[in-house]
Amino acid sequence: MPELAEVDYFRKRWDQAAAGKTVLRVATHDRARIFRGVDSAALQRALTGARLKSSEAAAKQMAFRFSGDARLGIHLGMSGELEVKPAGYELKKHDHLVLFTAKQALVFSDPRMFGRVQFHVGKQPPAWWTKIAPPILSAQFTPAVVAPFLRRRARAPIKAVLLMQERFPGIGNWMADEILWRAAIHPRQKAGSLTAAGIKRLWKECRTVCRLALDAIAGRGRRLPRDLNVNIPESWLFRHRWRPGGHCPKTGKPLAHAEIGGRTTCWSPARQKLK
DNA sequence: GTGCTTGTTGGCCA
DNA sequence: GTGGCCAACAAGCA
Repeated sequence: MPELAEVDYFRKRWDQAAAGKTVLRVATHDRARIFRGVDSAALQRALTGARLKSSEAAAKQMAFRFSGDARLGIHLGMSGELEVKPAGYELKKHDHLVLFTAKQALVFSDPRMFGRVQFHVGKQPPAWWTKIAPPILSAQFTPAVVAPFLRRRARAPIKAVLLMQERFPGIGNWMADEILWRAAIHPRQKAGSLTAAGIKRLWKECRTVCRLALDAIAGRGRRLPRDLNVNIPESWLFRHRWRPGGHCPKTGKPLAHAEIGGRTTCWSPARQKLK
């Protein structure tokens, strides 16, 4: 499920419940797939008694910083979630890591197990954090950076290119469709065939969709919406893309679906023409 | 039973 | 070496 804004929403859930609190106990099912490359016994030792100091999200990754220079990284994969439960919580089948404070249980669950836990102790942030590309909403994301990337991926459909995290960190399937729809670019358009004006529109809508999605889904400042997606307006493609017989909220014409770049893609043929 | 699913990775091939 | 495609991973849901 989670892309950029959903990831930040889940991060805030844990952060609001437990920032400044101390972890009294760590529980895990310790599945190798989720903890690949991580010494989970060391993780449990380091986090037990540690205080949650702060957290941050970047792309589809989040990091929770604890006292003792410990960093817990979580990637939610396709079906991961972070929840907050009462302290008496008992681990369920798909739970992978639960941190207990005095009053709460911070639960990471992921039934499909595409998610991942990372862990690092040290003053400097680890490679799994520092190698994440600069945010789309940062000053480093410019048309001048997008253009050569599209040229290098010239023969790939633009939809597939938008999903490449090395240049479009945090963009996932629905955000890619939302961006292309707003920019009026057909998802099958070859990345190398975009005009300078098309690249500019794409760049701008990347930023707009990231900003609007973060506001609507994760909320501004410390505020957290009561649930995912409750604040996403009907004017977005998002609201219509999975509806049977869905219509484009801009043109009122029927939406189209196909597999493009290996992913189910939704677009508005009346608005997004192949050029 | 069938055919999906908001993600990532590694292998194959041009 | 680079770019593009695709299967695999695993489980729930309609």
